[in-house]
Amino acid sequence: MRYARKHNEQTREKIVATAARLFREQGIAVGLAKIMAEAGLTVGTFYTHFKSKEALVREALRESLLVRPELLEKALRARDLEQAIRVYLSPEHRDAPGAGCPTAALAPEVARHPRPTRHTFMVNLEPTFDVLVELLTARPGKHDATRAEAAALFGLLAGTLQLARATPDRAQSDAILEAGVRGALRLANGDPHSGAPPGT
Amino acid sequence: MRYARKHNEQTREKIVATAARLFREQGIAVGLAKIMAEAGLTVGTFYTHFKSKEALVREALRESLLVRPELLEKALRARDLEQAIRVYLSPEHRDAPGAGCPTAALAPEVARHPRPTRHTFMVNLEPTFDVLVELLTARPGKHDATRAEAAALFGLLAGTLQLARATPDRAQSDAILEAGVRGALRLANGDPHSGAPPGT
DNA sequence: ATTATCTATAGATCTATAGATAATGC
DNA sequence: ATTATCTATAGATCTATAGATAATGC
Repeated sequence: MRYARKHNEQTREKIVATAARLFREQGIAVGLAKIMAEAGLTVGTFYTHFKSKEALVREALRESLLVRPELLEKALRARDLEQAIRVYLSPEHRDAPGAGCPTAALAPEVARHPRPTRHTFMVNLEPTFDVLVELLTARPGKHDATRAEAAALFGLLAGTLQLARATPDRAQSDAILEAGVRGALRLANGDPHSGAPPGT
Repeated sequence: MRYARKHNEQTREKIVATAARLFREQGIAVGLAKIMAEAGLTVGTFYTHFKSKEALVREALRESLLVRPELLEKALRARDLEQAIRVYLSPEHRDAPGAGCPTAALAPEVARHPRPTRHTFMVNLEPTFDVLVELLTARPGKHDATRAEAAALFGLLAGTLQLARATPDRAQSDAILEAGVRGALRLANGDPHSGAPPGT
């Protein structure tokens, strides 16, 4: 063909974006045929763009993780800590996994993938941890927070969202989200009873 | 054949136990042929015991969830709160998912399964929540804890274990487990700085 | 005589590859 | 002329079923 200069690049990006959504919606076991069909292509084309499905998994994880700290920082700037937490632990996030947190959707599956995939996952989670470290360090009268402390807070957020997603009863699921907000605030604030978040 | 009276029952149990381990080790997508082979049988026998793979998924989740609150209560009685948390967030638990917490291994996958499977999962998680409610209610000077509060604490435990499992670097993974212990203690105690668990 | 097990297979997937087709920059 | 796309297929899975085989209680 000798297609337009950017054609290849655009097609590749379309495949990655579609995979990033479908992996989160249906799991990493979703077939290449389905991914390619939803990207408007046939399976045969896949290997022009990627050397294996595992390479696509790494790309899709990278891309879907890339926007997460940006979204978090935006929510923190526009609102406050509690509201930022409420965005993560919202019914909307629970009900739209395809556009949501890759960790909540895929962490146990990623843990069973080859080491290079796990490495890509954790490397691209790092900026999210950085934002959370900053947030925890801003606690009133607290020592500097560590990366691991940020991981524990993030574990609460992702784990609680997973439990809300697994819960068939809507009201119970909503209650879990709400309790997750209070728990996250207790970790993020110094305050044991929590409630009000600090200014920044 | 007209086999021994208990033969059928024992074979069925062997299949469930093998599936309960393999699902946690390799994900629910693991094939029936592999499960049956590890149970010492061939795949043709499967449908004498279960009406579908999904029925086995429900049985395996039920069985693997059944022992969890027993283990937790035993750890709480034999040691104390901090040590019980340290059993859950231990390198041993991280490295042996096949005998470990089904929530940490499978929650996002379960969330994508049919409603009856999600229902079975949450119903059999209930006794674990009960133990955690009791534990949280015992906090010094605290109101009665709710089921949802227990879910948030459990979300931290499971989510943090998942992150530790996804982390390729051993030292970083260990640090995440340790931070998870401190975070869980902050939720379980009233004390913001935490450290020492209460007597009970 | 009863029934759990086996082998064999259907039909639908899965990842990956080969080679023909078609689209457009030079 | 170049190259992304297509169709077609290989070979290995997957869940589920059919029918033969074999083991043992009555």
